[in-house]
Amino acid sequence: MEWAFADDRPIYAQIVEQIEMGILSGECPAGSALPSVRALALEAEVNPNTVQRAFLELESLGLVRTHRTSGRTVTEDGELVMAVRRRTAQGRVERFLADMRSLGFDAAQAVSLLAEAAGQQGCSVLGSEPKDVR
Amino acid sequence: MEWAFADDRPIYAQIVEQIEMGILSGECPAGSALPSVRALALEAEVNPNTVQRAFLELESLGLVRTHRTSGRTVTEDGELVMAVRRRTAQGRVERFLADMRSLGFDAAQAVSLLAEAAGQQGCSVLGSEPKDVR
Amino acid sequence: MEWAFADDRPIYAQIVEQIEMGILSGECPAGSALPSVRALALEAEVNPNTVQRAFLELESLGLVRTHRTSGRTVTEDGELVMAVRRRTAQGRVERFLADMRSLGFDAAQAVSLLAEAAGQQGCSVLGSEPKDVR
Amino acid sequence: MEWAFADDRPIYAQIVEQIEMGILSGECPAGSALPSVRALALEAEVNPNTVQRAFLELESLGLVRTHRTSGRTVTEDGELVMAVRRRTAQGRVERFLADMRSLGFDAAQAVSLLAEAAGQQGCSVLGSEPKDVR
DNA sequence: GTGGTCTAGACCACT
DNA sequence: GTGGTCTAGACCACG
Repeated sequence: MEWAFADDRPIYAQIVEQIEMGILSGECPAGSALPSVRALALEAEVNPNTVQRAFLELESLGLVRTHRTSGRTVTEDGELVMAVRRRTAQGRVERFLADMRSLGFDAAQAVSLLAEAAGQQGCSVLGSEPKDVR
Repeated sequence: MEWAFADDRPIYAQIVEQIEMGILSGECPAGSALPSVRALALEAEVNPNTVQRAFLELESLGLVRTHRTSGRTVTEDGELVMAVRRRTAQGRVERFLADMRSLGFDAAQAVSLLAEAAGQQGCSVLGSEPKDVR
Repeated sequence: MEWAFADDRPIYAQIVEQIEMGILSGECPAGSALPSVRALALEAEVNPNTVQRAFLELESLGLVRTHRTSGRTVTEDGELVMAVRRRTAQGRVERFLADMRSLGFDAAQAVSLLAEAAGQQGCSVLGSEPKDVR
Repeated sequence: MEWAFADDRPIYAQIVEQIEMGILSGECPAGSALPSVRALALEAEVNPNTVQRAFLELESLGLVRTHRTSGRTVTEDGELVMAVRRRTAQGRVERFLADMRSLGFDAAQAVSLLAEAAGQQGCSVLGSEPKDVR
């Protein structure tokens, strides 16, 4: 991972998201070990307290487990990981549709624009008049 | 408009977005009048300064024009409005693709999920294993 | 004259300036008649009170005289007009030099840039490093 | 810097200009730290909110970067700084020429007057009849 | 300690 | 009536 905090969101939140995405995408498989607070703090050049806070949040999400003596691991509950992944994806799809609708693109146009950007077919409707679908 | 600020973002930012979307979607046509600072503050039940700040931002975006004594209007530069709309839509498409990629869905899967949610064809890939496309 | 108030300065001030410039540049020669308040208000599509205020200011500058029965005229004091013109020009020159100095251009560079823009010789120093001449 | 607000322009605008000129002239080099809101407010004897507003504007110009918890710095984008400097200088040159033209001085006379004030050659045309070059 | 947000309320200029 | 500016002071998140 590259730890870049260009965002203006809190650093701890960016760490949470990057680790969460690593887990949900399968990059950090269930049960795999996570770096220690101090190691991660050194690597990302942030205050250990900040890393600590990130891990606390990941634990409260259930994605990370703390073992008293042997550091932290990704949860072994593959079900949970997949459930979170599904829910997150669903949320993002819905947010995208809502965003595009508020710009005056209906669902079909949103799909079309996305397909186009994804390098598939799709005729551009970017320049079309808003449909005001609200 | 209904002024609900459920979000945890700053109130002024939510006002900016709601008005901006109104303009970009064509609900507030070019040249149309906008409510006065005081009127909007009453309606949304916030401090006039908060509304003022929102308008300040809209003006710096070029979407709103301020007339010294006769209130504010939507810009009459339809070109600009369409350009902002295009750019905003483009940005949201790209953010969506990036978001889905970080969840382990490639572009084709993202399109598929979107199409499904949009109530069209598409077989669900929500439960599939992450492809880890990074 | 074309009465355009694109500026965000007060309208009365813009009227003052446009008439003042007309007088100083010789477009409105000494002693020549000025339009009536009502005529000017109609022409410029502004409130007569606004025009009135502009004329009051011009009178306090001494550039305009009011005749009880025959409207207003440009002052016949050619000396005064030339003095104001000289003073105004001097002020603008000094402001320009100060402005350029605060941007890190010394007087010679300012002259060079101006000559260049005026379509004469002059090698561009626009891209040069600031001299920090303060 | 000495914080004097003799001008009748808004205080926040004067703060913006003074800092902007500091950046454009090279006095505040790229990446250098800027005073905190509270410190500057104390020094300039204005309300912190006024300073905040000035910084807000400088940020929207791209000249200043805000770090969530560690204050503000001048942008490190030297390109941008030089571009703004160039554009600002160009604008001031053009405004000066327009100003002088509206006083009845053509471009050559404007150059001449400037050169004279800059302490170089140039025979005064200040007393000459307006050329009315419009 | 840093910046960010919001409120309450005053005063001003303009038309 | 409109918008604009400024102050005073409170509260929050972050590190």
